[in-house]
Amino acid sequence: MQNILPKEFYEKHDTLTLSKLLLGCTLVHESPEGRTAGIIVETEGYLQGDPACHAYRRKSARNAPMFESAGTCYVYLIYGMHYCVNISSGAKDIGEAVLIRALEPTEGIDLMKKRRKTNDVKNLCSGPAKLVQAMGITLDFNFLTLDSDEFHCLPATTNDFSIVTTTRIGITQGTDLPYRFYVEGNKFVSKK
DNA sequence: CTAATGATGAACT
DNA sequence: GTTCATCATTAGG
Repeated sequence: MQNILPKEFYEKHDTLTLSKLLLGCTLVHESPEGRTAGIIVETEGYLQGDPACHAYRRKSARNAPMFESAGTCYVYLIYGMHYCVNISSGAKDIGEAVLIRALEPTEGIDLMKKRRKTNDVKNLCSGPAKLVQAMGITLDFNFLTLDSDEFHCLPATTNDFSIVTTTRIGITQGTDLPYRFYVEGNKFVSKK
């Protein structure tokens, strides 16, 4: 195993800072079928007091992982057919999280192609529901912490890139908040 | 109990 | 550029 980012990494920074720091880091899933990994190239932050945040109203059975301590996974079903992954942030009992929106595939690309049923590498992880499918992430990942052997992040190998900050995508509330971050010029970022 | 809706993606025109 | 599949969760009666 390599130098997995420790839980303290997630606990040390606030949600928006963490969203930016995660860009360039590698997300790894060691599954029974094989290892898949990709560099995080696009994230969004969801904060307390933010109407688009699932935890905006109250803690519930679904959003409970967002209230766990930082570095906990939150996976949920959207539109009845797609899953998305978040990394919980903020202190325990604070309902904030970072949504992982896109990855640049680096390992297990054949496995990703098999799971996604496409040979187009740019189409493997260029969207929140796509990367979940490509990495083999399921609802079982809820409450899993990102310092596990099975699922974790590795530190960025470079910071030689620019971060673009824009408004978020695919939401109907809080559309004016600049909480979306991505690696400038990266071809694996979801468009729109 | 019932009804509306959503942090999307794929398939069309 | 537009349409629609499809269901758990949530708000409302």
